[in-house]
Amino acid sequence: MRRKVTLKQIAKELDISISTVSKSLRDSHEISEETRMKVKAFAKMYNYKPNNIALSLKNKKTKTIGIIIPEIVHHFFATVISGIEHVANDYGYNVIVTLSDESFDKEVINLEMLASGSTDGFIMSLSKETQLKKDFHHLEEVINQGMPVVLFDRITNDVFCDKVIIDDQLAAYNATEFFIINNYKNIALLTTVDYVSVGKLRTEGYLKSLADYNIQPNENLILKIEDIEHCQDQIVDLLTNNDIDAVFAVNELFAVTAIKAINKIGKNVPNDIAVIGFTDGIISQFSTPTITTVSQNGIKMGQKAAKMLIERLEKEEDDEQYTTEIIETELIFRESTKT
Amino acid sequence: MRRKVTLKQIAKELDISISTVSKSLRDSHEISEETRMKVKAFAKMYNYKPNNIALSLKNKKTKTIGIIIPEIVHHFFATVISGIEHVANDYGYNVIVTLSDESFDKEVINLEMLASGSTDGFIMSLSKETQLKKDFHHLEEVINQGMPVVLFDRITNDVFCDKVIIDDQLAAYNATEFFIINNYKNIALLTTVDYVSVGKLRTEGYLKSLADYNIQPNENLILKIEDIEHCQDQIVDLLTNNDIDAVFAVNELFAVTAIKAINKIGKNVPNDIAVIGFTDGIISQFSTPTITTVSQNGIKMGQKAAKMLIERLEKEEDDEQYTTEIIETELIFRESTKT
DNA sequence: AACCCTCACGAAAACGTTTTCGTGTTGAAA
DNA sequence: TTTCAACACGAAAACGTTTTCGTGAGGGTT
Repeated sequence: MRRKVTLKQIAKELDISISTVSKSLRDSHEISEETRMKVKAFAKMYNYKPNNIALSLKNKKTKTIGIIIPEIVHHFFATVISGIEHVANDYGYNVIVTLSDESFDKEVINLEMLASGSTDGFIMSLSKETQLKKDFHHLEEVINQGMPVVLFDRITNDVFCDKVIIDDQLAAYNATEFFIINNYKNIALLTTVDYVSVGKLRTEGYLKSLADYNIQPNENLILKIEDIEHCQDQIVDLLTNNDIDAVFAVNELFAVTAIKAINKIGKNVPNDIAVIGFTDGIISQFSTPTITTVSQNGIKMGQKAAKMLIERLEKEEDDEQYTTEIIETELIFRESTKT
Repeated sequence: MRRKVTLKQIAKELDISISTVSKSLRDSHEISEETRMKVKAFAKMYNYKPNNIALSLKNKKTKTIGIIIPEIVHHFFATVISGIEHVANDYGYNVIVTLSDESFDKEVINLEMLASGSTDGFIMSLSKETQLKKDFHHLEEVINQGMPVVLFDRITNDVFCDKVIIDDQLAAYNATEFFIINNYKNIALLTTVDYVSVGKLRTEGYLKSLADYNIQPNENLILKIEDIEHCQDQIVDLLTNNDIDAVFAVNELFAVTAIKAINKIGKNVPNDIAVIGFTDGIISQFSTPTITTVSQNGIKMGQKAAKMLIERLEKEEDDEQYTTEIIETELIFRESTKT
């Protein structure tokens, strides 16, 4: 077993000082050509690589970004991570990923853990519990300590920092409007409980669209789903008790479940009932029929978030000008709607 | 902005030495009750947390696990990460994730990057390119430097280290056998090109099963897919040119694409043609019909891999006894097969 | 011969910890 | 009064870097 070689060992071996070794490897003009070459050859032979930890301690920079998300087994979050990781990599940063599992406490613990020197900044999406509690002290704490934070998707307006989101309300508005324009009459909404920020916004977009077209919203057509595991029966109820010809779902799980429910009651998508989902994930692409959906573009969100964070990290004067970046969405038409 | 407080600052503020502060916080009996309490109160007030980087440098342990996988936008890998992260968290470890994008070079770069002090060990799944090149010097290098590596799923027998896999061959054997026992006659195989280790093993399992039941394998029923984007036409060809009544696919994308192809040629799943996939992911669960599949259990793989790695990290005497853990699989019956 | 400059290198501090090894003070035992 | 242990604390090294500052040798200029 050949342990990693350090400057000290090289210095000893070559009978010169540590400083000389360090300078040689960094091509300092202070060192003679001869010594420099000798050191470099030796370093290459022993495959010397500077120790990141030591560098971090010295530079007070870890070149590492902390990601805290509710869960990773979720296509959208996976795409965001992918976006972040690639940008980070381009700029020489690593990413360290922790999961809150939708728990406030885990979010706090992970944040504090990473804030103790492990990362230079954070990219996060809030847990449901955090959004419910509206307690953001942990965020303010790290921001106060000078660590930049970028929030994405599940954000809050109570914290001042950079954010990257999609215009959830507008996207929902457009999807609903598509139904209205194409003469659908009874548009159901499958949404989440209100404390999930994005769910609420999408609900608002749906309502706003109806209002703009002078359509009276029907309470009975709106289903707020809490338990995603057992929602199919609820959806079946909704469909049988109402004369619905279109369904807008605020995520793809709701959308695909709606399609299954529609099939179950013997109706056809898109001929009897059209469906639009949210989040352009695997399910929408491979469901039968494939699902028309609002593309959420996680990759782009991740890339943008990473760029914003790194930009803030690399300029020293910290201006307090925080920006909220809005990623454009678009309707991707597939088989679950007619045109 | 209140920067993070250090031992030195506390020491200065209280006009005592750094050692005394450190010892007080670690409840050393060397320090008087009075001083100890004073220091602790002060530390709590200023929310002191020891700097991880400094600790890492001192202890030569980062309490961090490096994960290198081909991609993250892939349900199976996401579940593995989830499994790893949770176990790691329980043991006080963090995980740092990098993606090879199926590229040998990126795999090497990321590995070397993280090996320079950032992590204590690695959990990885090899990139396609690495499996094709059969070049594992980068792995041997880090193992030689005393950093444990655990390979999962896409492994190689050319490197000596801990591994965790499923019995790909047996799983494929069982799936194929299910078809044979239930009197299916013409069982097609949708597989990958041979250099992908798991694809090859699954192909072997299929062949072995046929052989054991004295069925002559038919070359025409085996489709080795290279380009997943444009494979649907190939599958349609396969289905139209042969009298197939069952399809075994080595991953869920192939499986769902096969179902679409079957629908396209006007046949029904499972009545005309039954389908079994591999990897129990989102697609299999939400496809219409839902897909009978070999559960790959990424969570469990991740958990096991993390446990193996941490176990090796926490005992100092490094025995050279490497083990290969086999995670059991099972057929999960859904709508794409009849029973 | 005296001076100065350049060259090539080394010593040491700094980053934030932990830990080993002193060391000065106190009180009690001899 | 002397001796010694216990007590409470501090100095310093160590982890592996980078960087600032010094310094001795050599050569050139007056």
